[in-house]
Amino acid sequence: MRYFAGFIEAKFISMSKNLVIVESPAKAKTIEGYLGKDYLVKSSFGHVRDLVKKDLSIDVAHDFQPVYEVMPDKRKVIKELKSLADTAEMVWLATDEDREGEAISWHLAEVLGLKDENTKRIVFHEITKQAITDAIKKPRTIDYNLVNAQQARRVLDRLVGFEISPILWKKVKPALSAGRVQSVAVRLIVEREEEIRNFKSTFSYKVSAIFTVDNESGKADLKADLPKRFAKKEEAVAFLELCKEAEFRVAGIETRPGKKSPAPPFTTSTLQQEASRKLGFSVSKTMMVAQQLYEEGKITYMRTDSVNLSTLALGAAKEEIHKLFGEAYVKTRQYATRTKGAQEAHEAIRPTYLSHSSVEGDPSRRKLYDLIWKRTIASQMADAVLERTNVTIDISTSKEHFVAEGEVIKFDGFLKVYLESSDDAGEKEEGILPPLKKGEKLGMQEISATQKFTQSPPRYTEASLVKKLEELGIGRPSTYAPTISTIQKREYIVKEDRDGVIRQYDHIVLKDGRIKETIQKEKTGYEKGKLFPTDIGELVTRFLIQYFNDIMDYNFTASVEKEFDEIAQGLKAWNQMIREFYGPFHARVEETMEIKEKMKGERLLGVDPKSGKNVYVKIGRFGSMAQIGDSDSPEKPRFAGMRKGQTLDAITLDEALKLFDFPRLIGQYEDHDITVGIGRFGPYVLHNKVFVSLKKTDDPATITVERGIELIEEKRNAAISNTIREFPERPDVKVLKGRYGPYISINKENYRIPKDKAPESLTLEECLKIAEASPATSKKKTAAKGKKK
DNA sequence: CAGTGAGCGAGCTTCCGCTTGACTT
Repeated sequence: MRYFAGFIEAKFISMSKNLVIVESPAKAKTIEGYLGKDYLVKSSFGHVRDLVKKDLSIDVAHDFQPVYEVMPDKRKVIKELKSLADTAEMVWLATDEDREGEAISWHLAEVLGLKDENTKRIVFHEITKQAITDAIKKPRTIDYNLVNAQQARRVLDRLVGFEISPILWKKVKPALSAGRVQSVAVRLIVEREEEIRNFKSTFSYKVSAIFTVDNESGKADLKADLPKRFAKKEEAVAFLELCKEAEFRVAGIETRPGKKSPAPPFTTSTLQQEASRKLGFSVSKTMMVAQQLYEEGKITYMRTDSVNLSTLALGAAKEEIHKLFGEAYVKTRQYATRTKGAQEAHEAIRPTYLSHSSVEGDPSRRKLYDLIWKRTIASQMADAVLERTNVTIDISTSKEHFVAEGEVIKFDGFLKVYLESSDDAGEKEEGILPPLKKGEKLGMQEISATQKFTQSPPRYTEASLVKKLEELGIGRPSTYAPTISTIQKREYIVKEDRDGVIRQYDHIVLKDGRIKETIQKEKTGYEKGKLFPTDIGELVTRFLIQYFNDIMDYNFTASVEKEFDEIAQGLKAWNQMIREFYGPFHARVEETMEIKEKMKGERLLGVDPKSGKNVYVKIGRFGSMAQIGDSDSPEKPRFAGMRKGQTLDAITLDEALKLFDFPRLIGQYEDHDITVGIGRFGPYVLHNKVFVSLKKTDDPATITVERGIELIEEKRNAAISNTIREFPERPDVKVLKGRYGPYISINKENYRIPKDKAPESLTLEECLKIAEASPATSKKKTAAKGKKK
């Protein structure tokens, strides 16, 4: 009988009077604690229903009626929510208060079959007990205008993506993609690269001096620069000549007060930027670590465009700053969001408890949390008070004058905790100036003129691309990281390091009454973790600009957002808006489909001196390649794949011809030839059917046979240390150490090892049995793929 | 993991935004 009673009780608990549905499970957990036992809080895990994945799933002929389905991975959630909703007295839809959140509530209402009389819609912007109990007191109904604005957004994106992508499959390469967000992101990178390519560096001569100050306060150095720059070396030298006999005097000292204010608390975009600049994190790494911290309740939600802090947080920050630094450092501030299209459904990213200044765990977590804590605290601290000093120094033999700048921090304020970094590494270092008096004579230690070159605009990093996209109002906090990975997966862009080149520059020094000219060397153009367009990226971008200029326009998203806003305000019907867009758009799609020839980006480089045939570069099935001979000539042309870092636009005839020098015999080892070649994955040496990749520092054009043997031996040793077990009677069966732990390899097929078996002690029989029992992982993958369709 | 590059045609690919795990060789 007790068993029976227990069963009844369990059933009763699952039948809560109130069911609250939010988007995120972590949020559900927190809120449940605030609401008490009459409320069961569950999560929808984001969107639950979407356009059918295959096909357009928009009935263009019938007012663009969308065809929705519950997403396959949400069927389980919906089943559970449905049974809870059916028995609840009231269902509270508590999804985010933005377009997407409103749509989620509507889809839930539809899919769960909710009735108006026991459905309420509530919203809150911060996860505090006060905010939630307030929200419960002020329920509303679903805002269908807002829902329709979301449908317009969704349908527009599907139309653009699913009508343009097939054009690319036909005209450029299969499996490519285009979209409102990704195509513009690629365009930014392509156009930046063009700017860099077309950039003509100019130079001028910058003059700097080191003076000696020698007065009652003691002896000190004073660094100063000449505001005027010289265009020619002769002018710079002539100026230094003038300085030889000159007298230098302090002509004026000007001091003025200044201040610095803290940056606002983090949004997704600014967190990604600072984690990139200060911690060297990729955008996706930042989001992964932030997600962990969020799930553990350490920080608030990490996908937000709001800089707002809850009153609770403001109070906690004030208290914490007071405790740590004292009253003078406290300054409560409310920041206003200036970002285009911000929806502000959440708070800024901040520590849940500001009294916790650190967290446990691996370095990434600790560093990211520390960054968030400091940024939040600093945002609520007093301005830094500065004193800036400008000293002008007269030159007796010239009407030019030197200028020395100094900055003294009178009160550090928020700088005690945190200072935002900037993307361009400013070389300006301003320090404290020695005490000086007007009219004071300065001793000259040295004056130098240095040839300085103008810099091209910088290439984007992942984080600076996110910043730019946000400025343009393109993409959302939840899509910045996925967008960057999509355009890399499609091979439109690559994230790479590039070696710089050595550049010479003039350096002229006046010291001890003599002028000495030297030529110095510096490295320029060195890049680390920057985004470069690929040939495909450039080609597709050029194509899309030509035929879909309006969608590629940087203002396209902003202008459709304006229309979505009108729909949200009930001023326009969503399918009316889509109709106006689709007419001319679809006509253009049809028109473009008519064009027969493929885009190959072919470029004639010149003539091969050996054969007298034309040399081309173009995009082939496997990427960019060089070609000797014409395609329509009776003799088959020769082909060679291009190397990483080479582009159709930049490659020269000589570089292209060098590609045909491979594969090349470099010597012998153990009675077999060693050849060096360039394959799909870069340069390699081949010995007895074994490929070994060259290291970054090896040059395939000059590699010696000795180095080749070294690489082959290295690979053999690595293979030995990765081998856990071998069986002499069956050399094709091995137990190996892989990226995801030990596995069994039989004749190039891989098998997982059951958890209860120790890989070190597996016998041949056991290995074969495991293989027998489970299909090979590689086969399984293709089988699953085929079934999924 | 690897040195490829005809042309045809079947059958496939694709968007943006909300959210987390499952799973990887």
